[in-house]
Amino acid sequence: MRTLTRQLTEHVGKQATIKGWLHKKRLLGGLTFIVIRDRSGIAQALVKDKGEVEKLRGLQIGTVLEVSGVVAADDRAPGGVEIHEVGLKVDVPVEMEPPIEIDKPLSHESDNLDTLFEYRVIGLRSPREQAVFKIQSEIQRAIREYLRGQDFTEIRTPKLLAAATEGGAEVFKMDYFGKEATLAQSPQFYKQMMVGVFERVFEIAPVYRAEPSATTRHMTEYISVDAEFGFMDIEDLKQLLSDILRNVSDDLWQYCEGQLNEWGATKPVLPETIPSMSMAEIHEKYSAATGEKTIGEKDLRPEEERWVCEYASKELGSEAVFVTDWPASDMKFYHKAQDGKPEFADRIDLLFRGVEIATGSMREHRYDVVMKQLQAIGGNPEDPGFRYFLMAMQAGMPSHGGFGMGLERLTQKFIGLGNVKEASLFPRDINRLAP
RNA sequence: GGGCUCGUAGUGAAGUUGGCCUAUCACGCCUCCCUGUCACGGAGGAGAUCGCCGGUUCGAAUCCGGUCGGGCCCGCCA
Repeated sequence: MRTLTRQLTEHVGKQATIKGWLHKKRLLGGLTFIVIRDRSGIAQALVKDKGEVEKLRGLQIGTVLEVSGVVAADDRAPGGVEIHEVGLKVDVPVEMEPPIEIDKPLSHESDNLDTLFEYRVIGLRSPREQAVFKIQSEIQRAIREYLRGQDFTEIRTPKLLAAATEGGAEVFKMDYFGKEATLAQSPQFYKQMMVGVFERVFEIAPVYRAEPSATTRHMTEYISVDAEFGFMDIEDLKQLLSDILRNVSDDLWQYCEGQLNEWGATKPVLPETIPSMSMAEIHEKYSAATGEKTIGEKDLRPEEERWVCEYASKELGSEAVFVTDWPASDMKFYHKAQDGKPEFADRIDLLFRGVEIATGSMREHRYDVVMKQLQAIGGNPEDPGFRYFLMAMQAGMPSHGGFGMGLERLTQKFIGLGNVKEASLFPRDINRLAP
């Protein structure tokens, strides 16, 4: 029977067999320490028998083996336990020398990211690299659990689409049996249509953006956490995002503290409701503080996003902040303008530790108005990309809204990684399509 | 798409005002020694024509031009 490395403490004094990968060997002559990695962590075995040690001659880190012996408590062993009187069985001998060292922290310097990703399949075996994705897995679980608790239904929407629809970001085009198809850059219309069915829905799935961006916060494929719900207003949306962020944070520091410490992550300060600042207010304060002139601009500069997060952290007691009152002139056709203030979109962006991690808005649910807004941008209501969306609006939609949040950006910011790609198992960007 | 910047053994770095470079160091790898290591230690060894092409020069890792491949910032966005 197999014992996991983390269970060894429960087997002190007894015979046990662990199975895993050779993670490190240290030969001291008469005694040899080998470190074994399995899914639960790493453990040390002390091999004294020369014949057993010989079995590992010529074999590299990564060799798959079974280690049997007596579990012994010893203060000198890492974790307080190790395996003695060892018998080794090599399951899969590995002779390939790993191109990178996985028992030492891998460089995450920007200049070395190419190497990091080139040897990703091996580098991820490092417990430190794994930690990033254990954390990401926990983030997804926390969000999923929270939303389900709020009666949201998890849905899956198609990623192969008939045509570009949402507008904004560039889309990937591909051949679809002789017709042109596109890869979904957002589940936007589908999640809105499903509000008419389930009232509250969410999806955690990849989206594709053909933007030629080359920055530390962009990828061409990323995981989007999308939620959409009906019978609500923008304040409900802010509260939902506040609750999600706080829940994820609490959850992470409860269940992933070891992994977070591995990266020196600090728990973010987040109030019950994340504070809001209007775009005009941010422009004003930023311009006054820095001498830069951004007043009147329709968007925040990246530098302003970083600055306002610093400001919110110091002055508002929050490491996240909502940006409100976006100019209506930049609204998408399905967005809703503010009641009584049509010059502003009913939209919010959520900034966290210097970057935009989510965008949310109220959607225009009135069929005649959204139809007008579509035609105003030259959209054809008969286009298959719009037709069914409009059909759903016409069939009866309550006031509704939602958000899209970048999972990798969220992971990056919780951990403190410099580049969003470090929070992706196999990042896709303008010049990386493999592994 | 625009601007800036980098490219030296498997990995990470030093050298880059031209000659002392027959290219240095660390990790990894190979051989040997080592009974408490945990970045084990010690002795020895293999491994790079300095991204590629061309030029300047008596002489180029180093200067110039081109090219390929990275990275960072901006635009755009999650």
